[in-house]
Amino acid sequence: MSPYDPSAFPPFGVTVDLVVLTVRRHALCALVVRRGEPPFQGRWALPGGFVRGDEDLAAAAARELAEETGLCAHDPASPASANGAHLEQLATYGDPQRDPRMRVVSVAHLVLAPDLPAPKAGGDAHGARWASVADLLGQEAGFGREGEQSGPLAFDHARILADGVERARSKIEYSSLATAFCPPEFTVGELRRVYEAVWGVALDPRNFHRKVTGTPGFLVPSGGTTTRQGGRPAQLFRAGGATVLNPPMLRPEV
Amino acid sequence: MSPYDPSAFPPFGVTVDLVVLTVRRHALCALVVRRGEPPFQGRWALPGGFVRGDEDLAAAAARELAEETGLCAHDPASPASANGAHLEQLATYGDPQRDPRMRVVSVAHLVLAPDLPAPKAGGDAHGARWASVADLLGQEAGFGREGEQSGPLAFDHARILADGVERARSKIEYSSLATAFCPPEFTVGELRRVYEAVWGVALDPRNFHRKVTGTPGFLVPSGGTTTRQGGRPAQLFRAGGATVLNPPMLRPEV
DNA sequence: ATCATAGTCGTCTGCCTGACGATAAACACT
DNA sequence: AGTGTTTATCGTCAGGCAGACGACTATGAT
Repeated sequence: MSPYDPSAFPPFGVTVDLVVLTVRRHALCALVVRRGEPPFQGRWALPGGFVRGDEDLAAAAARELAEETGLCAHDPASPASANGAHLEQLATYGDPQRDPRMRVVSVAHLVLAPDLPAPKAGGDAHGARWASVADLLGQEAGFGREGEQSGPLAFDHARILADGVERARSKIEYSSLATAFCPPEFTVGELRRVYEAVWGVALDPRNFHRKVTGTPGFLVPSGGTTTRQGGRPAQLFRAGGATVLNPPMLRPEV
Repeated sequence: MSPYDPSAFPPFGVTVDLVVLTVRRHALCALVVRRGEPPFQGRWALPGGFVRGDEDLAAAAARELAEETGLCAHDPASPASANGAHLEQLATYGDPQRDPRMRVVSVAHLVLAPDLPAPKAGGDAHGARWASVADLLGQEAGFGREGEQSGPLAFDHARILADGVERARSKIEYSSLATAFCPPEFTVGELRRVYEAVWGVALDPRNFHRKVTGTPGFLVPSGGTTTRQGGRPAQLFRAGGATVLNPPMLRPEV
């Protein structure tokens, strides 16, 4: 047989799964949906679905994202759109046993979004919510926490989520991606709280302020001020044009 | 219809493609094979092939690598093996038009290998060779170069190769991965020439020596010395246990 | 008025890097 | 044997940046 004859090889199902991250109440949260059908019925899972026959992978991810959250994805490669969350491909998972129904290869995507109103349970998701990443990944356990435990995530989604979180953690070090977690206008303090939530550490406000305001192109002042955090009014900024941070923001050890 | 009913969605072919990089004669080179069949017959392409029905993606990549080069892949996640080249997943390419025959999603993998003897044209590859990445990507053009031009790479492989090269360039900054391009024992000068070839820059030998020998866990002396580069004998080292470089090796601008 | 909270500006010290001088140990010539 | 070439290795010095932390500012709460 010819190794390049496509018909000689078994067909695969191809899906996209989404790791949608946001920062709410000082905690890194991920979007999860409750599965309405077997397998893993009743368990929480990452949103996702099958790629259509005429659809690019990024397009499928953007479509699923819109169906689940109403967010308009903002693929850095394609022209920017209005309500843009950051979307990028994460990794692909293809263990032969990962879906008991058939051979499915899933192309996971990572989405970073600002804090959103409660997710609308649109499409096929029987329920959707933001869940703390720490709870989902079982660090620190979750016994008795707010009554929303339903066992671990379905399929290999815990692994996918962990990979997505790790990608986000490392990427905000050397890029300006942390602004994707913020609304269009934000203060230095709000941006710092994003870093603190994603990394799970405390940062020195003075050194952080010096770093981000001193990096050319990272932040541009938008003129206004706000006092929504209490305390002295803070200057409002917008994300600047810079995408890479050089030198990077240093993540404290441990 | 139920969005999670697999049978309602079209089947895809799933392949793995390999970006196999090495450093030969001070140049970054990639492994390419000549296609023996349409489409793109006679053109150069990245090695790769279809994933089998019971095979994990990484296993498929390792199998293709062994078939093309005899190299035993060394997946960092799985237990190390003897003649280990570094293998990691790169990205997945699924444009509906990328293969004219049918819908094919390709999971590209990146392999970093030491300089090898001429590749054996095993398997279905009608011819395999190392080609300079600069030639393949058409930077600096390639007119009249050694008579081996056959137009651009097949499919979207130029894009995949470019992504793989970019991944390698950035990853040797903050990891000890550059040692994957070296034989088991190597000198500081040889390691420096790897960085110079991958980045396409000249580095100061004194500062480089200070940096790599001063980073704990990066290099461990193996006792011997060698003079295979001419000049004063150089100390031989092995790769140490460290995998991340903190602080990173700084790549000079432009 | 006082306190708590949050933001912003400075200072100081230590580490790391880039630039480069100087020395060491081999080989190739003459 | 001497001289030049090549590569490796050790030192020195100045500038930049990050961590630690003091000081001051501007708001709301009590």
